[in-house]
Amino acid sequence: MHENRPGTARERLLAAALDLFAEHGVSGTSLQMIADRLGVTKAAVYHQFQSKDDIVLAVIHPALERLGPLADHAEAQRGQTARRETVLAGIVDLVVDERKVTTTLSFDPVVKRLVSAHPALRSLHRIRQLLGGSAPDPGSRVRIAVLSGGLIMAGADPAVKGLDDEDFRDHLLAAARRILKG
Amino acid sequence: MHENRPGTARERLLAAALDLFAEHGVSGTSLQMIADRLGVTKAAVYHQFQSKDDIVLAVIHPALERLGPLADHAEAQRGQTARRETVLAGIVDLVVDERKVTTTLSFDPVVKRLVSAHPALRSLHRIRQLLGGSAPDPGSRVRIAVLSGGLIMAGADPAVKGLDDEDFRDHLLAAARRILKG
DNA sequence: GTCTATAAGAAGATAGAC
DNA sequence: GTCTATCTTCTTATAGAC
Repeated sequence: MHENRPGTARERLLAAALDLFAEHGVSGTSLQMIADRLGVTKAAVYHQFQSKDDIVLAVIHPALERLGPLADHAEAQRGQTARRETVLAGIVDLVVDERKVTTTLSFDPVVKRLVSAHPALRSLHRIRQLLGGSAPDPGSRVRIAVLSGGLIMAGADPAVKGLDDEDFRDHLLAAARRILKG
Repeated sequence: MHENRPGTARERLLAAALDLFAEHGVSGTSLQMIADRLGVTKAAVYHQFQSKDDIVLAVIHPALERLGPLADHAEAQRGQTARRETVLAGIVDLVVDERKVTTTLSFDPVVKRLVSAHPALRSLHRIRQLLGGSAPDPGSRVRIAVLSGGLIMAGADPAVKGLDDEDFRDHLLAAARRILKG
């Protein structure tokens, strides 16, 4: 009896891969580990994806595909303040919705290599530009750097585990405004 | 002639390892890569260290050994404000001095596994306690999470690369106070 | 401190049957 | 969609000579 769990085989594979990436990192996760977690063999994994890089790209895709529209929407606002507010809200929504992906993979060396050759890299630069404006002074640059790292990694903190998405989003936005305002 | 570069063989090995960990992550770095960078064989690496874990522990040791004294010094202050200021300054000094280690390895799955079985874990908890006080409300918990991630990862940001240590430290401390101050 | 040589296993990936 | 079997390469680690 093939009693499959919910979702397609592909979706179940991506969920298992993300869990394992979160625990062991991308390089520390083998295709064998992914196959074992699903109760299948490596060959079944290769039926769904051509390579390990393809699996990683598919895992980060839901997050990456939101970057372009987010940048578009923010750039359409009138005035730098409105643009910054819009991009900040969008980024916070993204890191809350996709916190497992962003905390686990944003700083993973394998992911950084793949993203550096990905179209979404442009959107990332646009978002960065919107957040920082043209930030020539060192103080602003450091604040943006702290904000970026803080927003991305906050979701990984044990002290935040209990919060539901709505509370997390509100407090994250408040913390972000503290860093930027003034 | 064996024209050695500055430092002992052990020090050169640890510097090479840190460079490679920064680029490829711990799991993505093999002993062969470390040996190649030094122009020696794997066997020469095994003469200095018993295992790969030993190399990782030696790389993070300079950062870990500062945590205990930092916590001691902060806890010796009178008043919660003074304790928080002291721990904040100490943490900022640490992430500035050791930014390559902290940005590269703080969130590496291999390092997290090793630190979870390391005596310095206690110091980390003490520092966290000093930073957050007893922070029961969600807003404070999120702010501390953002601060932690932000302080650790800020040094990895390209926009910060040009700053010298003194400027980086001052601006980092200012950013941290923005997040915390009530 | 460094070398050669090698073990023993796991890695990513492919071929072809069912 | 999943399997067995296999290939090639790389991995950590050890033994022993110089």
